[in-house]
Amino acid sequence: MTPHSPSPRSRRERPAKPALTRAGIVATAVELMRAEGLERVTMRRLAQELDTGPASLYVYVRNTAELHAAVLDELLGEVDLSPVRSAGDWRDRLARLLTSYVEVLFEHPALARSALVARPSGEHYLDLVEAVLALLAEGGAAPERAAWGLDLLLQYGTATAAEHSTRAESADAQRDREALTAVLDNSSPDRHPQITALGPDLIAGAGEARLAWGFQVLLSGIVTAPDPDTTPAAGTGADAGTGAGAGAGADKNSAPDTATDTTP
Amino acid sequence: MTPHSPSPRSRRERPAKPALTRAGIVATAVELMRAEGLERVTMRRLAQELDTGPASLYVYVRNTAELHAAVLDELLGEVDLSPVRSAGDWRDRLARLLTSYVEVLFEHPALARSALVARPSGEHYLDLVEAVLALLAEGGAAPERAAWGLDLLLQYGTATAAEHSTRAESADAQRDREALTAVLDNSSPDRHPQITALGPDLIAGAGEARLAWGFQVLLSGIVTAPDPDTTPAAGTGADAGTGAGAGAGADKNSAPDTATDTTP
DNA sequence: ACCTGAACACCGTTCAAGT
DNA sequence: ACCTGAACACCGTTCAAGT
Repeated sequence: MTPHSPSPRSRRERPAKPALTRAGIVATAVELMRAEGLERVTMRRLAQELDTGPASLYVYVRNTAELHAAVLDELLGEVDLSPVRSAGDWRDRLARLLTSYVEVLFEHPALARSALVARPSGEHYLDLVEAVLALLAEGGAAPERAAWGLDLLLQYGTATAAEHSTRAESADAQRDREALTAVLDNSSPDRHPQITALGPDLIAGAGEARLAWGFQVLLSGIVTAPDPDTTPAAGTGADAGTGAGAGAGADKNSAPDTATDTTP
Repeated sequence: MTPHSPSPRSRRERPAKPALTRAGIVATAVELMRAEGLERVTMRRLAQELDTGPASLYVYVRNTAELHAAVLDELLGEVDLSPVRSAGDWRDRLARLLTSYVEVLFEHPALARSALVARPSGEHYLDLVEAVLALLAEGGAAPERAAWGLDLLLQYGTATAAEHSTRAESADAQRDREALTAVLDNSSPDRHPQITALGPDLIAGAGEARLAWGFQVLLSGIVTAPDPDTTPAAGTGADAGTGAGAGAGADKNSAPDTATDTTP
């Protein structure tokens, strides 16, 4: 029974206290999130789960944000990348890929929120980026266009997931919706004629269709909009880029990378 | 000097303790945020500023989220709505309006973050929504298209602002960027050929131009993409909506409001 | 009826002191 | 050299008890 010699009956009925490693910490964090939600994945709670003090975690993880980023990357392993190498139109396959990404994040909106602030850089995230770029390239997007388009697409997916409220907050979310509905009902036709006219259309849910339409809009726009270089910052010229976007869009859509608008 | 009779020299050199009102609380919260950042606008810190205990605030404000929402709406009063009634192409004016929105949020990214979760419903927010809808209507967008487009545009602006790190976090943000750069440098051409090929293009900053291009993409897409009703959820058909978006786009752009896609 | 002191149940992060 | 107990400096929210 001395601290040095293990007692005869300690034939590891329970792993007792496995050595701390970064991988082990992250794995436990993922488990904890699955069981209790990201809001419970705190340094203190996690340390408790690992039978140690919170200070010990700081040997392996810089801070809470980094921990959450690691958890996120782990989760991104679940994204279905198969559309990249499947048959069919690149737009549809890209939409399927991104929908899978959003579905994974939907399970943990708080994680999506953190992804919006601290850009991830894990292995699984890179696989996702690679996949999106491959499909954009297949669609003929020139490098810069693809890089910027990637940002737009992932940001849209991430933000959409982030907007979804966690179960815990759903009571508040419902209050939000009620408040907005009340405001819309009371909207004055004088001050807010457009809002009054649209009415309930403004909060028409149909989340799935909305998400799909958003991807369509982005894909059309990414292929169609004028070349990044020629787009002036808003607030400059009054007629710059006016109809050029969709005007030349039809042509450019056929061969986006051969567009001539690099020269204004 | 008795508690009841005011002492002669108390000719309100300091307002002592103004009665609590919701408006007063929110005004103080805005001041506090301007002075110390949103992260300091906590119930406890705010109560201290108002010379009372945190419990007192709960008489006027449901919780911290609602407080932050009220602060946000106050801030949105600074958005420049003049592009709605100015001359020029509706796209450029809409871009200017949204750029102003983003500029206001850029000052307080944490507030943008909260806007992403709890959708605002204050007066100033409604004014902004009304303005965006008016410009979309001017561009000939049909009601449903306008409603969905509104969401896309505001979400893009909000998310872009939310991504910007607060001063306090800028050290972390820089580390993020360094980490990402390191990852890109080490990216293997085998596993991530697209990423390796694009290289530094992926993190090319030029925030202003990127934002402007994003608005262009969205506006092109909103006008151009197939009708919301006809957009199938991703993962369904393989050829649905393939080229229809930009294909019919050129026509639709000339007279978007006379488009016949209400009837499939 | 209206307001609030004090308590409950938590946080992240650091650092001096241990092994 | 590596690890961590204990402390510092905070949080949001509730509710019983006061005026």
